[in-house]
Amino acid sequence: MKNLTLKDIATALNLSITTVSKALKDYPDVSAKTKARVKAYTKEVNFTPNAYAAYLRTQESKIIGVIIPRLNHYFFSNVLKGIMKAAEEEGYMVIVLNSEESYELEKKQIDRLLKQNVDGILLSIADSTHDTTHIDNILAQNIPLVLFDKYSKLSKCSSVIVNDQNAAFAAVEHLIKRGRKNIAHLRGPLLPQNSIDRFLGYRKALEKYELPYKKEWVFTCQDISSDDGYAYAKYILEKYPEIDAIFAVADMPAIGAIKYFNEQNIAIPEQIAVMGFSNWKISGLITPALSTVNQPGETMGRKAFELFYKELQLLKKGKKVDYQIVEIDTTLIVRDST
Amino acid sequence: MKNLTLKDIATALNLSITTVSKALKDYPDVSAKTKARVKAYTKEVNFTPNAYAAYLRTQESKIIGVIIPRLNHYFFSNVLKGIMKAAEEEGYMVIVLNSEESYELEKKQIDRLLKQNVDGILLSIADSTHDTTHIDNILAQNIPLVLFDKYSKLSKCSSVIVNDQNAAFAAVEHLIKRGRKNIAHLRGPLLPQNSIDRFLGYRKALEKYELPYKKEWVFTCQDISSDDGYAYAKYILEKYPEIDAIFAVADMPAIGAIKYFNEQNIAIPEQIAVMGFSNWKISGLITPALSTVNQPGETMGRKAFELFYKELQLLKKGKKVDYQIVEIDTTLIVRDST
DNA sequence: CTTAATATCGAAATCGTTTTCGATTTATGG
DNA sequence: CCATAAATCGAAAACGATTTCGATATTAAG
Repeated sequence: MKNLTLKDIATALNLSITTVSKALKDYPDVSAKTKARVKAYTKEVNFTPNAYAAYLRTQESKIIGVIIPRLNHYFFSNVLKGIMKAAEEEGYMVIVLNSEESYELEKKQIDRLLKQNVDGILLSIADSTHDTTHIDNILAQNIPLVLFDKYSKLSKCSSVIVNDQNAAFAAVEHLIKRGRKNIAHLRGPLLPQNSIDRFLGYRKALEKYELPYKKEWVFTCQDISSDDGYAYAKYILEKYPEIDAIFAVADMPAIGAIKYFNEQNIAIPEQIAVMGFSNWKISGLITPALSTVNQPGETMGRKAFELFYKELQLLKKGKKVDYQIVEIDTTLIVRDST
Repeated sequence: MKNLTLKDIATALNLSITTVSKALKDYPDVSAKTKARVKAYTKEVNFTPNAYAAYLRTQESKIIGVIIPRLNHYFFSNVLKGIMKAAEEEGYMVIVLNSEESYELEKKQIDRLLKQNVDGILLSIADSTHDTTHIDNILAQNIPLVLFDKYSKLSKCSSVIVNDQNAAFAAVEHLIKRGRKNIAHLRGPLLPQNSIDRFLGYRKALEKYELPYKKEWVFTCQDISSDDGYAYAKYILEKYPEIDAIFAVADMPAIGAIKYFNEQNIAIPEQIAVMGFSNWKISGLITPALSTVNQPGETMGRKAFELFYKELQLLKKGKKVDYQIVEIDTTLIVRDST
């Protein structure tokens, strides 16, 4: 029951290994007749050339590596889904690694992927990643790299992102147009570009509508969790009862805040409005349903794979590859919480 | 900047390829001195033998394949997390595939993994999988297979599961002890063992406490979604207002039901209690917080990998491997919805 | 019927390891 | 000092594909 090899096929068909291999790859110097014979037989016995042996000559593993900072995370799961679908269509396998938002793990895992000789790496960098030499290492080895969602402005490589600043601006603008004047922001950690940009969008919206920016109304969610949101909701209610809206860096803190307000019988959105970011599945299921920004994860994943694939083709032809930055559109989802 | 090979190391150290290889693998016939020299140098230049070339001789790819039926699914994400952590500790990479609950895809993906020569396959079977010849194919090829969560009673292979029947029994028993007498069940599709077992647990609890079983109070959730739960909640309220509790096959339908009841201002649990299954993160965040059954995903994942690993070791030693079934403990989580 | 051109095939080198087995060196004992 | 045993090393054969290049068979042209 062992795996077949080219040799087995060759002897079965009374051909040489060479001819069988060439027939399968449609070389011009094998007759149409034998090609048909070989293909029919290999299909019948369900043969495909051993991938590892093939790698040794071609240096192509047909495997890509994906590193995401969180696994049980609706958005990243969706990105992964998009990547995997697109990869499957081109015959690629996907090795998935989870950096758990850790810079050290991220470094180690990049190293593991390079050692595995993956054909490319798709990466969403960890919150704690403070420098990018490990990322530049990938580029130095000349293997395609695509960042998605959590990217770095420093690295000169392809990226798939949303315009966080604009999206955040639109979200806060919506709160303002609903008549809110005292808007707090639950921001993310200081490092990742996303939380910086969303914060900047928040500030720009305040500026444009001439609302005062108060830095004591900006609260940092270290792990962007519901617990963060829950705790800050409590704090806000006690310390700054004048706040009438919250814009959260992500859905989870927003949901945590809503949970606290529900427990305290605070009317949402009458007394305080809450806006999330990402449009997780559950944001539409809680009461009141959460207004948020839709961030199309699957599309991002697919696009990320496509960027990788395009780069690889160029690389194989020996052409110079220019990295590009693709922006995916977001949409504001207005529900009951605003 | 190309990858180093054994040859490079050998010439650099003035040794033969053989000796370098053996030094790295601690063969007894290379002196402690050269071993140290080789190891120091390979560490310095960050060399590890090419995995694909190694495979050709050892027939070990150090890669396992994991097929899950859903990706953006809190429980399965957690299982994946557990698998990946355990795999990393043993130096294994994980190729992840998503069957999307499709029997056809599942078959295709198993084939792809076998072609990739993974060292083992960890599989949670799709809802639509109605026969197991593709699974038996894996066993016939003599490569370790571990099923998790959604397993099959037909396949003679290792599995990691929870005792769905007992867990469901405990959940329904809890509803009964809270004084509920008219308990409906939102069950899963007809095929997978889990939904059968949870249904059986529901029936057993009714029997034990001498409550009548009415088959018109059992509703089938085709995709175990919140929409299913939402729709059935509405139907139940209109058609069977005497129902005072719902036991759902999973958290999502339960959450959908709660959403509908909230919209209709139905008091939970006073008028109707709702019980979920799986303990997704969000089940504790909605209002009212959902009572449910905790199903430890990460532990299941880790255990699944360990089973695979144990089998592989036995296989390498040529010993006969006996498959085993590991049951993971569940716990009842009582929150505000019951 | 030759000769040249073209179609079709296969031998062999190669990719980078692992591992067997033989060769060499060193240590040991008489 | 020699024979033997033990320690240390390397040559070479796999593993299973890909690909170059040379060999044959077939056809076309004169």
